Amino acid sequence: MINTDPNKIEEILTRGVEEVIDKQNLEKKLKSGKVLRVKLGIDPTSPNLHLGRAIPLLKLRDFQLAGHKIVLIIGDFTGVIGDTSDKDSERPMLDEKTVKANMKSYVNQAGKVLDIKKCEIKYNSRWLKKLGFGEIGKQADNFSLNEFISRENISKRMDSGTRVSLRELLYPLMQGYDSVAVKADVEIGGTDQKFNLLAGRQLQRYYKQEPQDILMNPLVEGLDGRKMSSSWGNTVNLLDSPTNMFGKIMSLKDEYIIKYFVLATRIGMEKIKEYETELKAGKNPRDIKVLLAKEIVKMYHGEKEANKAEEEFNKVHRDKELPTDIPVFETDKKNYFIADLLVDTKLVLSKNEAKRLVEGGGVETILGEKKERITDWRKEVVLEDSMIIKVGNRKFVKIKLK
RNA sequence: GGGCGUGUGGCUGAGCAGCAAAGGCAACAGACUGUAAAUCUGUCGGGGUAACCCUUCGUAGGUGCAAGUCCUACCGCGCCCA
Repeated sequence: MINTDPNKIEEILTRGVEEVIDKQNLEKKLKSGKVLRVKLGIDPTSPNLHLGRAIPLLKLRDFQLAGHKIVLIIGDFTGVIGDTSDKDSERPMLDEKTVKANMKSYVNQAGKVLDIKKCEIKYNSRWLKKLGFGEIGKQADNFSLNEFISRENISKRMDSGTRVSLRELLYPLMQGYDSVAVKADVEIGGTDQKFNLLAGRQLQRYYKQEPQDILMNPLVEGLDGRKMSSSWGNTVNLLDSPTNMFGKIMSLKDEYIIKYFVLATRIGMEKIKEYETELKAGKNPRDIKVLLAKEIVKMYHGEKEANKAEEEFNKVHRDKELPTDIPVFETDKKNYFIADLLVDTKLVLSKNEAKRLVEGGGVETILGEKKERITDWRKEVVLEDSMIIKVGNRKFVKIKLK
């Protein structure tokens, strides 16, 4: 039942893994054939899962496929407190309703990666709510303020004079106690979680449990090269439409292609090595990136959608043809000032924006084979049925005359 | 509780009493291409054909022809002292 194949174990321990504490011990546990309890804490702040958050999920899947028990801790209580470790600023406190709604959607999305039915799902309010000041005080005694404030992201904030709330101090305690409550053998998390993950070990020792081993995955860069994070808006979301997802991945910087293959897919490592060699040998990165985009779309939307997304992308961006689905704008007005038209069709938000775009050469009308670039923002266009208005490379509207 | 600071457009960060407000990031458009990559260029509060008008610099008042810029109060945040 438990897979103890050394190669499999090696992959679990190394693929997309930045650091393992304590690696030898974990390796031993994996080889023992014992069912391990592998914990992942889920932060319910954002209802949208992105590729960065899918990385630990994939790692969990590796464990799950090897026969281990996955324990998902839903931070309904911690979410209300707010984690501080991957943020440069304070987290907002969430109200309970939001947490519940977010979690439902989370489990749904996580189900695309994990076999949820086989997972243990626990809400940490169950045990955290009951802790009193006495107990918390004792727990807190395991940590020093010095440790806490010497964390890079905290000290940075302190140096720059940004507020650090006392409640943030409590967070590692809570996450750590989660590990105690579920008797975790292993915990997965991003490198930014190191402090919290280690807190788990410390508290487990305090409660006379064997400390969990820790497996940390690197953080992945988002579309703009900064760390992928919902608050930056540079994410590829699991719920993105296939076309959108495909396009977003195509807009990734070339240098992240291999990293994404390793972290966000489960394409075999040998294959990825091949791609890497090809890239180094001067193969067009675009072609490899297409494979990446297709693979990722396939994981979340299935193969058929992945193929469709590729076709669509090629059509619109390579061959500069029209996309398949174009939003329709119905009107009975035949003569339209271009600026008004752009605003009314919601292609732009204001007339000033329309003006800028037209002057910048970003607006085109297409009627069959006839394309006309509009350069005067005061121009009055004569609309015809199924005329297409194109703004930039990606925005289209089809006119329907009533 | 006291003292001293600080609060600017999506973010960051300049700002002298006469600015729709420097710079950077992000975003958008154009050229190029291998793509929504890279690079280069341009734009980046709203309205008007235009002259021009309106809205914005934590909140509320005040001084002054004129206020992001000075004064007062309040709120948030920081530092120091208690």
